[in-house]
Amino acid sequence: MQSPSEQDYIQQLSIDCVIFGYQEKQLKVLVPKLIFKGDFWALPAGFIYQHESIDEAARRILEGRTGIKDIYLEQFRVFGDTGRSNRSFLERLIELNRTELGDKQLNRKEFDWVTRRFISIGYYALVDINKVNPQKSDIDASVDWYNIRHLPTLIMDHNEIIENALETLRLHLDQKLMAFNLLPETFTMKEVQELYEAIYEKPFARNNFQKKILDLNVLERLEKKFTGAANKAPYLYRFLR
Amino acid sequence: MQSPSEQDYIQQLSIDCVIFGYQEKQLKVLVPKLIFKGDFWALPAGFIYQHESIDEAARRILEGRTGIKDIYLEQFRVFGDTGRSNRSFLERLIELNRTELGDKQLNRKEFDWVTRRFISIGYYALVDINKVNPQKSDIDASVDWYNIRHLPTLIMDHNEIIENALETLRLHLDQKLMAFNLLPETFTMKEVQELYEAIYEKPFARNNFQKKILDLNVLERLEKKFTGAANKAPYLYRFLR
DNA sequence: CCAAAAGTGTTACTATTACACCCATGG
DNA sequence: CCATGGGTGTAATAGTAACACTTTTGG
Repeated sequence: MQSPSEQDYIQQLSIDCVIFGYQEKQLKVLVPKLIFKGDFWALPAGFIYQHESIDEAARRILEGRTGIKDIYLEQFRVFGDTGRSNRSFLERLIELNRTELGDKQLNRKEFDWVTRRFISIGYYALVDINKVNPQKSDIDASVDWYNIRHLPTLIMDHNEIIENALETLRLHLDQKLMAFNLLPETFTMKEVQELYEAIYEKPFARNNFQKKILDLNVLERLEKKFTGAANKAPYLYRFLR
Repeated sequence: MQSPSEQDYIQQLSIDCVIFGYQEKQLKVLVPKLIFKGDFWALPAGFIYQHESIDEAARRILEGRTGIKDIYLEQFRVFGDTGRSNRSFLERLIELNRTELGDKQLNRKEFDWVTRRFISIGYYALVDINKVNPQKSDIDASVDWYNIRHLPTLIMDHNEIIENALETLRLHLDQKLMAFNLLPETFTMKEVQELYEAIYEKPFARNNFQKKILDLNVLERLEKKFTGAANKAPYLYRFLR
C-alpha cells in the first residue's frame, strides 16, 4: 500500500465519517480501534483524491469500512480549528509503541504529512446494521459498534464530531425521511418507534406515533408478522420511495 | 501584495462568502465585479492561512469586504465537485484581456496555483447594510448590492452557492433568531415583517406575525416612531440578547 | 371628520397530545 | 377465557390562521 504522502490527495483536507447503525433498541456508531498499544479509537477517515468529488471520497471510505455500496450519507459540518492536528496523538502513539515501531519506523516524510494541520469534512452515514460486514484497515485491531452513549474516548475531537452528527441527524430526520435507512427491508411500527426513541432519547406515545408515521404516506403495509407470542400480530411495513 | 502561491495557505481549499443585506424591502447580496473585460462577477472569497481557523479566515475575508468586525456568519456547506476549478473561467478572462495583461502577465506558477481544483467552504453572513462600506479588492472594478432575484451570472457555481445559502438561511432563521442581524439597531414591526417577506418570498398576516415575533420575547419595545404620516405611529423595537 | 396604518381582541381551524376502547393471538 | 400487545377512534389541548374592531395620527 502506498503511503498517503506519495498519493495524489488534496493536502490537509480529510473526511471523517460517523456511521450510524441500529440494533437491539440502541443507536450505535461504528468505531475502529487501532492496532497500537495505548487504546486509540478513531473515526473511519480518509483523504480526497484529485480526481474525485468529496461525496465520492466519502462513499469510497464508507464502502471500505462497511462493504456496502449504496449508503445514505450527508455532509454535516467542517471542523477547521487551528488545533486540529494528529501531532500530539501520534507522538503519544510513537512513545508507547517504540519497540514495535522499531523496524517499520515511520519515515520523516510520512510523519510530517500526517501530523500537519488537517481540516476535516464531517459526513454521517445511515446503514442497515445487518448488511454491514465491518472491515478492518491495516492499522485497525478491531472495528466495533458502540452504543452512542457508551463510546470510548476517541482521538482528537472525534467525540465532538459524533455529537455534532447526532444533532444534525435529529434535526433532519423527519424532514428528509431518512430513519428508514437504519432499518431492515421490512419492519414493524414498534421497531420504528423504538428507533426514534433511541435517536431522540425520549419516549413517544404509541398511537400518536403510529398516526404520525402513517400520515407521511411513505410506508406500504405488508402481511402480519406472527412471532408466536400470545398477542395480536403486528403488521410489517416497507419503505416506499 | 504577495501572490497566493507564495503565501502560507492551505492548498486547494477556499472560502466563498454570501453576504446578505436588506434594504428597500429587498434581500440583497454583496457581489464584486472584476476589473477585467468580459463582465465577471465573483463571490467574495479567500484562502485559509495555516495559523488561523476556518471561522477566523471567513471573518478576515468578510471584514476586508465590508469594513465591519462583528459579523454574524455561519458555514453552510462544502462545494467539492471535481469540476470546481477556475481554469475555464481564467482562460476566458485571459483570452479577453490579452492586451491589458501584456505587461503584468500572470506568471506560470501563479496561474497553476489558482487554476487547480478547489474545494470551497460556503459561509453566509448577515449584516446591517447601512453599516457596510463595501471595499474593493485590487482586482475589483466595483462591489455592489444586488437583489437576490436580479443577480448577474457569476463565475463557476457561485449562483448555486447563493441559492444554497438562501435555503439554509430560511431553514434556520427562526431557530437561531438571526433575522435581526439584517436590521438596524431599532426597527418597527412592519420592517421585520417586510424582511421576512423578502426572505421567504411570501406574505405574512400582519397581526399574526406581530404576535409570533413578540411571543419570542427577544424584543424590547421603545418609544413610538413619528414619521409625519397621517396614521398611528408604530413602536420601535430593539433586539435583546 | 376622514383616510391610513397600527394595535389588539376574538373566533375558527388544524395539529398535537392524552385518554379509552376493542381486537387478535396463543396458552 | 385470560393476559398481552397491537390497531384505532375520540376527546382535550395547544398552536396557527382568519377575521373584526378600535385607536392613533395629520391633514
